[in-house]
Amino acid sequence: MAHSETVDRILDAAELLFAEKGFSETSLRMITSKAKVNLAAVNYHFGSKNALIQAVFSRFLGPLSRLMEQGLKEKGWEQNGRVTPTLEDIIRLYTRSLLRIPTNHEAGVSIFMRLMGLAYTQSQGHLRRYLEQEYARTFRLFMHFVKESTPELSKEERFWRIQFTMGSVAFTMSSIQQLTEILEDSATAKADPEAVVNYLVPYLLAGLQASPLKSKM
Amino acid sequence: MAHSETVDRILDAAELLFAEKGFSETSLRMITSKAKVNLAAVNYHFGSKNALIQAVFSRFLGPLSRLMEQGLKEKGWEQNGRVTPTLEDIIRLYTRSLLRIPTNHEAGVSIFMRLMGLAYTQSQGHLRRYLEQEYARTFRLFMHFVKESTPELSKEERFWRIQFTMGSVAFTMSSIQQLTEILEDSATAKADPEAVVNYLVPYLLAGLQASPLKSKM
DNA sequence: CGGGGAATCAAACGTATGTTTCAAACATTC
DNA sequence: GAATGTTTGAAACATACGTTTGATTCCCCG
Repeated sequence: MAHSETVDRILDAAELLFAEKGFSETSLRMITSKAKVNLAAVNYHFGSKNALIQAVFSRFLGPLSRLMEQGLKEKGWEQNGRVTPTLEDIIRLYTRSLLRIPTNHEAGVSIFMRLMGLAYTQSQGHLRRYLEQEYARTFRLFMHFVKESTPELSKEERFWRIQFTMGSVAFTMSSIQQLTEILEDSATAKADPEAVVNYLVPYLLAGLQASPLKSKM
Repeated sequence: MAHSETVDRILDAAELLFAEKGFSETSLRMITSKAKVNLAAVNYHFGSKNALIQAVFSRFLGPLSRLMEQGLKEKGWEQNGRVTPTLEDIIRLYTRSLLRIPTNHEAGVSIFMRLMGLAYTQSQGHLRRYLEQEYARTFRLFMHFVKESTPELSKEERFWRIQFTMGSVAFTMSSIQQLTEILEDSATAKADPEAVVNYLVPYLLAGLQASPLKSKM
């Protein structure tokens, strides 16, 4: 599948519609009519709807994982390296990478956040399998550094805290748009992703570093 | 729609299938064949598929919100009351209520967790509207007590932290089943909801109580 | 300028969906 | 026990979906 005008138009339209409605709720006819291309174009260029879904993800996950690994390299942080980043370093690096995903349309990065949330929650087996095999490396790197900077946590405690963290990020960012409407009365509140990340980082750091529960109630 | 054998069987089957596959991905034929009832029974008893989705939610959200409000009453905590619960009190009360949702099938409470997560993330406009108007009261009560016990936070900071908290809960609990498979190698790790909640509470408390970020990097 | 592969197009295909229909079975009441 | 209302049943309905087809147009390279 070569790069072409039509391919890009389909990806742009699909990205927005998937983020807005979800995968199953978005039909190829919605996508092709928004993209102003023929219905058959999706199957011609991508092969199937599932392949289109995967293509939408790789278009931004490729650059994203490159951003993250490149950030690690610039700081001189590497697995088994001499310099060890703090937990805040790591969280900052990854959230900043999120904010810098290159994007065409003005809707910005919150589209991708929402897509990530959907990928996680909408069960879509094929997507989960695709993402796991494609981006496992980037994810494991993150795990590694979290482990190094939270040596006091047990394996299970750390595992779950990482899940909670992913949950906050995927879930919150995925609903920024809807949440913004709720906040609109308070004029000062800005709900752009950057502002939200500045609220998010201290929350995540404190959660990850909390002292574990000793005794249950 | 009166209580009847058929109605319950449909609700049981729908509950499991929705949680497993999502709403759009579950057809009425899957539901009725799992429930061993006629296809037309859903439209006869509920009116439509959307109405069935709402019915599935109210069957457990009704008892849940009653559990929560009753818990508040037992402790003597009330809006503008004399005794003010701590943040930990509130988090504990609500998470414990979650764990005590009455359930038929052995799959237990994680089914409902997953449904809550789906309700939040699958955009399903009708469901969101239904839940908002039906359970706004319970949610606002929670907001009120979080506000009372975190007076140091700005309105926006608190708003976002509550979102992060909801995100962690909905997201994590909704994927307990999948996550359990990952953990299965470490024999000690138990991924039942109660254990997860014990990991979750310190994380949420620390996040909600973290000192806000003063200056951006 | 003309031949040929790539891209577009309208149309149709088969399938699955939510919903409706209407007759049969069942339950309830007098 | 007939009449009445409620619940089930098998079948069909209309619609929407993802995909395929085959003709047509486009564009580039010789």
